[in-house]
Amino acid sequence: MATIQDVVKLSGVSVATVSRVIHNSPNVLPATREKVLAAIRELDYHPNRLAQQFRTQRTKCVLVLLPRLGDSFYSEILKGIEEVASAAGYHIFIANTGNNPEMAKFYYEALIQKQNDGIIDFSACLPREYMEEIAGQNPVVVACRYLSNSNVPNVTIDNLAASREMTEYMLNLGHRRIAYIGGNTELALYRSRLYGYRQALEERGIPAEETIIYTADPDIQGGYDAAMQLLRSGEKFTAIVTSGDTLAVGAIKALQERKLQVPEEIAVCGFDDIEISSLLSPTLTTIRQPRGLIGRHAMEKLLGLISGKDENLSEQIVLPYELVIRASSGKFRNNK
Amino acid sequence: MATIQDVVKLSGVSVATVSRVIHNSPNVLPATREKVLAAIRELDYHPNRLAQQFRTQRTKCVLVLLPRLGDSFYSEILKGIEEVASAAGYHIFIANTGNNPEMAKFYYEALIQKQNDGIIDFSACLPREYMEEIAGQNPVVVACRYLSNSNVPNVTIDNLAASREMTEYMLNLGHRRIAYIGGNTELALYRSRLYGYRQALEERGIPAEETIIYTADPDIQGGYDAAMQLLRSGEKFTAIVTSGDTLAVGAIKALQERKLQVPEEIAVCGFDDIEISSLLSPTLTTIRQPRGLIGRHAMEKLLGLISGKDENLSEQIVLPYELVIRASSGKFRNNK
DNA sequence: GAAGAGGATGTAACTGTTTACATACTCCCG
DNA sequence: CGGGAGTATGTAAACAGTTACATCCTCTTC
Repeated sequence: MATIQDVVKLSGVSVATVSRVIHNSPNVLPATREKVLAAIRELDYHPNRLAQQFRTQRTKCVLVLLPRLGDSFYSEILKGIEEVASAAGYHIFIANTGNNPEMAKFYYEALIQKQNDGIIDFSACLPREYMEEIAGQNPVVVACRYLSNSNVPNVTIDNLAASREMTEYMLNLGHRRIAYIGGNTELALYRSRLYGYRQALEERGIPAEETIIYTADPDIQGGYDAAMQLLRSGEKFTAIVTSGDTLAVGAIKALQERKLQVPEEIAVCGFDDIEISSLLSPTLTTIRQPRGLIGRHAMEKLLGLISGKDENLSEQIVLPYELVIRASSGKFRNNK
Repeated sequence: MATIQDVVKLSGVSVATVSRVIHNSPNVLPATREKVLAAIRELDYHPNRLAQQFRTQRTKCVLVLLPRLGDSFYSEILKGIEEVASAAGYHIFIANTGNNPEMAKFYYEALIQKQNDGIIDFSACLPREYMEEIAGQNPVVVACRYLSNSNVPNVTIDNLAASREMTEYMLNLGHRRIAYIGGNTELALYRSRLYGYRQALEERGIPAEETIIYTADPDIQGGYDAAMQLLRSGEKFTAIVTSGDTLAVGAIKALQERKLQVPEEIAVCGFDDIEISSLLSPTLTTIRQPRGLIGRHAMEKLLGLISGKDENLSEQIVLPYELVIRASSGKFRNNK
């Protein structure tokens, strides 16, 4: 592997000049520049990025932490991030935490140890204290998920309000016994969505019933399993509100296997509006998050933190959501 | 930011000993180790990973290049990669090329410039000569896609055979005019799948007809658009073979919008067996790729290349596939 | 009690860049 | 023609670790 020293020898100029040529700095005579470039070409020299980054302590790379891979929910968000990042000359790397704190810790170590310039975290599976400590010293933005009352910059929608609005919509359709299948409430995100559901019920004077509230792994299988348990429990209900489209998809699958019509017998709604939600039959009523916007805002905030121009660690950016009404909710037919 | 020198001063031992403690090497007296650890704790010292990697010229990180983000096809593959990687103490970073050679080039530069130890490339959007040159000097494995006749290690299924088998299956159902919607044939991958389709037809003495062969962007929208064009063209056909599940999903959407029954009037099949294929109605007949296996083999090959134990650059690892028959193909009803 | 082995620790070179500062040169103007 | 400004280039010191090799102990063994 050729180094800058080889270029120095071949071109007959100093390291400083070679470095200047590499970085297109002015104040290099065209003839000198040409000589250096010729040497670089001849040696097939590539500056060692590790050495550069080490020297400057800047990588121009940011890390995006996802809770799971291949979730199409994130694709639009990542596009938004990439857009802003590449305009600023940054590149993004994505890593998977699998919601495993150990894994997440490794990647945060990478940040602390300067292997990248910042983190946008969609996984947020580490304790609040730890996150606050790191975010106090390093550029970190948490998005979609969040840590309640923390000094970590955050980009989300108002999950509580969205979930409440969805539940209200179900109530307005005439449903009274509405089951709930949601993600683990240890996560503030899922806690908010559950609160939204509870609030909507309470506002109508309908007490939330723990026997029809289920916690599940936030994927298709989780939704399927929870719905099956719900059906086996013998509880009566005419609708299911979920905290995620994948849960809704799984729940619908379970209902259909049991020959229950959606939405005629049971209405179901999701949350997130992932790509397949408009393709399934029935198509899914859900909450659409402004995914591109989330990505762009998160990256912009991160760039502010990296440059040091933005020091506001307690900023909570809340973006608008949209209730998307499709076939899976339908009207309540009081004919059961 | 504390450095190793600060630890040296506080603990009163030498850099070498501190380094030994950091790396858990033996031959450090327990008392010394404790002293050093105490200093590390007190200073909240984190070794600068950039400096470590720079010094050792090893990052213990590999890069996975995907053609697009949020494609659930890759999630199982990535799990397979991660499994093997973490067992070997490696971490993976994922980057998106968007099939853009410029982007891909940036990440290959990252490899050449030692920012990571190897690349597994699912995007393969760079010219063969370039890839061969880089793969000759650096650990690179191309997977799922490939470059024909090249000296770049490769992990795939036999796409040609799989596509041929799928088409034969359609022929066996009684279909005779089978349309084809496939990805851009500039990619060897899609070229193979198209050849498989052609071969199957020719073996039965049925000439492939260019008027019912379409090229499309390999996503839902692409499938939808191509199918719509096909319908508008007025050509008659009773089945559509596609080169990807997303294309099939889009095509089915178009057919259903035009009130054509799938599979009763038109049979459709996909390729890849992505997660949603078994959830749609009708469920999708498709080719299942052994995704976990692909990931594991690719990572194992890469580890071999990184360690230098494996120098076989022309190895083409071909894994088995499986024809998954579901509802979307159905039996041909000659009642049109 | 000397020799040798082996464990614990230290010293200093080295990794490949960037960059502050120094130097040399050219040009222009009073 | 001296000196100041400005441009082009060079020198050498960082950056923060790792590691080969040297050194110094402490045992063990004959």
